[in-house]
Amino acid sequence: MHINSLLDPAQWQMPNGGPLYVQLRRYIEKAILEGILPAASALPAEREIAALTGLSRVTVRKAVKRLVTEGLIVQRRGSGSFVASKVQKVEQSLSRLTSFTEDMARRGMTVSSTWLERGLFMPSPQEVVTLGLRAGDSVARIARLRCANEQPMAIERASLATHFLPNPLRVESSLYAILEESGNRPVRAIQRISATNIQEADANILGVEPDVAGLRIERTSYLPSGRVVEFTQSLYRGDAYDFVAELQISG
Amino acid sequence: MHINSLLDPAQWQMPNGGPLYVQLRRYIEKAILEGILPAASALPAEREIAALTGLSRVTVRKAVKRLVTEGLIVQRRGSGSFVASKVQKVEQSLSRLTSFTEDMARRGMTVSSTWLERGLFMPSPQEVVTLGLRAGDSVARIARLRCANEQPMAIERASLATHFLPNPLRVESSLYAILEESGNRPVRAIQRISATNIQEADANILGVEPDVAGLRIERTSYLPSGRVVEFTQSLYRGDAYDFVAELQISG
DNA sequence: TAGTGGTCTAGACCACTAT
DNA sequence: TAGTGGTCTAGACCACTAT
Repeated sequence: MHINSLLDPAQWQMPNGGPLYVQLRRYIEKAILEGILPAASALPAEREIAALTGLSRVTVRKAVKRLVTEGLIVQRRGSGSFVASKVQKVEQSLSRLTSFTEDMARRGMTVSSTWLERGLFMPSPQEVVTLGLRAGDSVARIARLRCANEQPMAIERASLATHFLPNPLRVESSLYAILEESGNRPVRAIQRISATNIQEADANILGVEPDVAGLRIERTSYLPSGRVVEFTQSLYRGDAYDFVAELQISG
Repeated sequence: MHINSLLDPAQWQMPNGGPLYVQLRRYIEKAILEGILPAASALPAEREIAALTGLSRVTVRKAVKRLVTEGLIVQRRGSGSFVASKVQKVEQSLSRLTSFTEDMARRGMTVSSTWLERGLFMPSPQEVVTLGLRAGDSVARIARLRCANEQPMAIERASLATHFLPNPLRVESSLYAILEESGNRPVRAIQRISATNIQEADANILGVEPDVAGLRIERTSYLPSGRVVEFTQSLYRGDAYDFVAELQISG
């Protein structure tokens, strides 16, 4: 069916069917999910949708807005609106302690990282407590954007005592590989997982819309001795990751 | 400071400071986070904010919209807009297999549930595969809204073979307690965790705004024999839950 | 330069709440 | 009945893209 007749109000508008922007949104959503509007295809311009549907442009934008937040549509100013292509989901175990680099390599995916921060800093109170730092100690921080197959997946912000990572610039890809060299690879970790709407700054880094759902993971890793090695805060795209955990009966 | 002078454009508007709705949103957000606008206090009506700030009502609504999505502000039609009170976060272990009822009781919280669905149904293809049903078998479904201290926390949709739950109406509070009676309490489970923007229907049930971030958990539970007992899909409010997992070194 | 999405206005009517 | 948020319009100007 031609896109113009697709948007004819008779196709989607029902009296007493609720707000017009909701009806239009659901109709477009359905068309995308059913493949009538294939990935990467262009939507008509907002002004044209308005003309075809008989709605104002404001209402059209309101209809499209949530589909953009959900990641079904990508809007590019000056260029147009396009049906987004689906992101491949990745699974990660929640019971084995693995490194991102090794984990992706095992799947045959190409890993790349962009450095957001790397160096020695004055520790925050939380870092002092969690890493067990002493007064005057500085802290090593490495923050990076993690990509798999060129696709941004997560922001990872790790903090370590300088004892374990005197020179943060030495970390090129795998932090755990570096820690292994000095016999300080952690063997145990506590992870705290929650869901959060990704805020503007991080959304820009991850290339998603603000308010998209993301997984926030705080990880504290330990040596066999019980000493804390690293404290990492990560933010994963909700549409790109599945975490898998195996549970045992409660004691 | 009086609310009216608080909203004076001179207080928050900067030339070249970006879109007006973003500037106003950040300003109101800051006022809430700093406690200048305490929980449960009423914001001025949208028309009044528009008059005080010199903006149109549309722009004021746009500024407030995201704060509503983030759960900082609650809007009630016909009544007004109010600063939301913070939700108490709850932790749940990802390594021990516990029941919601028992878990909350251990914390001294009052558990209540509202039934969304309870009975025998024709199974979906996914239920047939996951639960290992035979042709013609029906499936027992119990779906409920879980609350702790009157606060909606999660939607839980469980499916079981009728062999394990011949009469779903018998489940009053704890499903696991019922399963225990017949010696069918699961001892192991696989959970799959991801983040998602909570859609309209579920958002209404949970009493949150559409698009708020939530944790989606799919759990398949097993008997010691390896047979699947239940398959549960849960949706937790992102602002109400922290899941905690302990990881061991990868093999 | 033509076309696109991003922002913003002034005004209208509706459904709902509180009284 | 007065006040509130929810929806919707017609129009304007801007920043950016593609050519």
